[in-house]
Amino acid sequence: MDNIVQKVKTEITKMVINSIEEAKKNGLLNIEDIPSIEIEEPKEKQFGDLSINTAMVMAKSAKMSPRKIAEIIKDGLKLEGTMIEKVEIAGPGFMNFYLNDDYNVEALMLIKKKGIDYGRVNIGNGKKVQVEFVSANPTGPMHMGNARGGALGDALSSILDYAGYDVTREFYINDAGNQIEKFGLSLEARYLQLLGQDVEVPEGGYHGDDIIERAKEFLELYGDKYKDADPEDRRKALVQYGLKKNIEKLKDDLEAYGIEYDVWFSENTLHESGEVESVINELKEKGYTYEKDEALWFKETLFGAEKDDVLVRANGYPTYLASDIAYHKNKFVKRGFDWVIDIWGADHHGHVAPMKGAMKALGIDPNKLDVLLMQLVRLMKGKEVVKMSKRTGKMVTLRDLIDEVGKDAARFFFNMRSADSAVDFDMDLAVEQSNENPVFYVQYAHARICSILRQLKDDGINTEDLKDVDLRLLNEEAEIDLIKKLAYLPEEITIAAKTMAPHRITRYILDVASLFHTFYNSCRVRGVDEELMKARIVLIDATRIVIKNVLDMLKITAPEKM
RNA sequence: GCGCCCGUAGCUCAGUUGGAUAGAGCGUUUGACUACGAAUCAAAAGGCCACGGGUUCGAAUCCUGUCGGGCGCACCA
Repeated sequence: MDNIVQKVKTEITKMVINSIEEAKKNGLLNIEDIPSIEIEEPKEKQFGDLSINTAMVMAKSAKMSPRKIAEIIKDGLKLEGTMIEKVEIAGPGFMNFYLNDDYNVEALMLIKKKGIDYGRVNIGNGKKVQVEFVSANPTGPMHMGNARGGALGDALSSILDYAGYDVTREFYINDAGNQIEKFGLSLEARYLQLLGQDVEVPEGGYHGDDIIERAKEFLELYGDKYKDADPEDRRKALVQYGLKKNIEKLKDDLEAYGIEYDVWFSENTLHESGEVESVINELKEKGYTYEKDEALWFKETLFGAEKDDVLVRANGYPTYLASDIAYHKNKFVKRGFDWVIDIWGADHHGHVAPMKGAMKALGIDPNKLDVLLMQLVRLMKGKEVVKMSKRTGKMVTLRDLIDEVGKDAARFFFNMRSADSAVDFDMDLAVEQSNENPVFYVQYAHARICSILRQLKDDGINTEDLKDVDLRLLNEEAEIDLIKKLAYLPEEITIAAKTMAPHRITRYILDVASLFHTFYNSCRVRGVDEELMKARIVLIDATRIVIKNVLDMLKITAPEKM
């Protein structure tokens, strides 16, 4: 059993059901069905470790007061051999369960035994899940939104991996379509400018300095070879060079941010392989399309969308929607993913219904596709909103963020917030306050533990293969609180995976760090009675393991010194 | 106008399936280093959970209306 919280919940469920059935048999309770036992964790310590509201739920059908029912259930509970110390009835009819020492001992043993694998659970059963995230346009550098998407997608991927899924991280390269045209025209303009010609970057083109850089590099490589070439060939050569270079940079920047993809998927290959064309034909044959104004439309409204959209433009080119449908068919049908998660900025939310509709139209269960929308990042300088402009190409890039704020702080920051909350990112503040960033609080806890363990080793004390440790000696409040939090990691992973909420893990590890610091300030490890010291070594080492595992999951450094 | 997301302490934000006295960090105030790292800890102050109605034993959470903010509603992606 990987998840001790689940284990004790199962124990409670079983004993409660047994007790109710027993009471029914003895005529103490008169009910038809036993409600499902919902176990929750009370916020208040005075209400025990786990509690159920079963008696309150049963009150109506049993025609008895909740407290009376609770009494009957409680009397029938067999606590021997379980991890429950005692049960109390409180408030309107809650039954509060208190955990005993066995629970704490078992939790610590499990962490020690599992080590770097502690926290892993198997709710995924090896199901193939793909997480597609960032997928920034390869026409320029990545911005703060990509930084958020990267932190979110990568953390979610790790969590699903820990939860027992077979995870594929994927980056979709939009190397086809309109913006590539614009990219080519922009590069061409800069190239010709460098050759002394009086041309301008076209309307809606890319004005950033990076375009000028690419053009310069291209000029160095090929000189004026393309000056008088056929414009189409010229743009093709420029685009080919620019894309290659930009994609390399995307990879470099993302790697510096701690992200490594399993698959870089090129949109262009979908056109070349004929998959786009074939999926358009499939929709056509199924009768889900019609022609209007010389364009081919997809009847999305049949599948719950608000309006129909164009699949093939009047000029014969397929839209992004057509390639995206082909892409998702490729994910499900050709590559056989059981579950696909796309992480998109909230500005793309209108795209969700069309995609789900298309899945339905293709006979793919749309529930296998989850789109995680994250609200946008607004860049601030103090109280001022920093406008990012495509026209002027002025923006703060992911690379700037890594250089100025640091990978660890940035990833932690983005993963502290739920995807649903819009964030204001104050660059000045982030740099200025980086020393009191929460990430250091967690890293500091880790470094502190390593420091203690180092010194113990210097004292000649074995900290790794401790024998005959009596973990029951750990009964200070600070110790118990810490152990219980550590025991919760597998459950936390489970919930984070089910709710696709990486920020839970970040919050969790902050709690762990906080409880450790409290422990540190009230209990000593070195210099106490040897038996107690041994038990505490096990505790802090378990804490170290938990922090390390979670930071690894978030791809944040776990320093031994800082 | 229609759709999606949001509105919780001075600020930034948590709050899984509806639960008991709504939490944390920052900031403010007051304490704690002659013993393992003070990047830490302990304590205090701070709230009509935007507002009104409803559902029920019980609502920050679900439904509905209003107000305020963000984002969509292209033959761009």
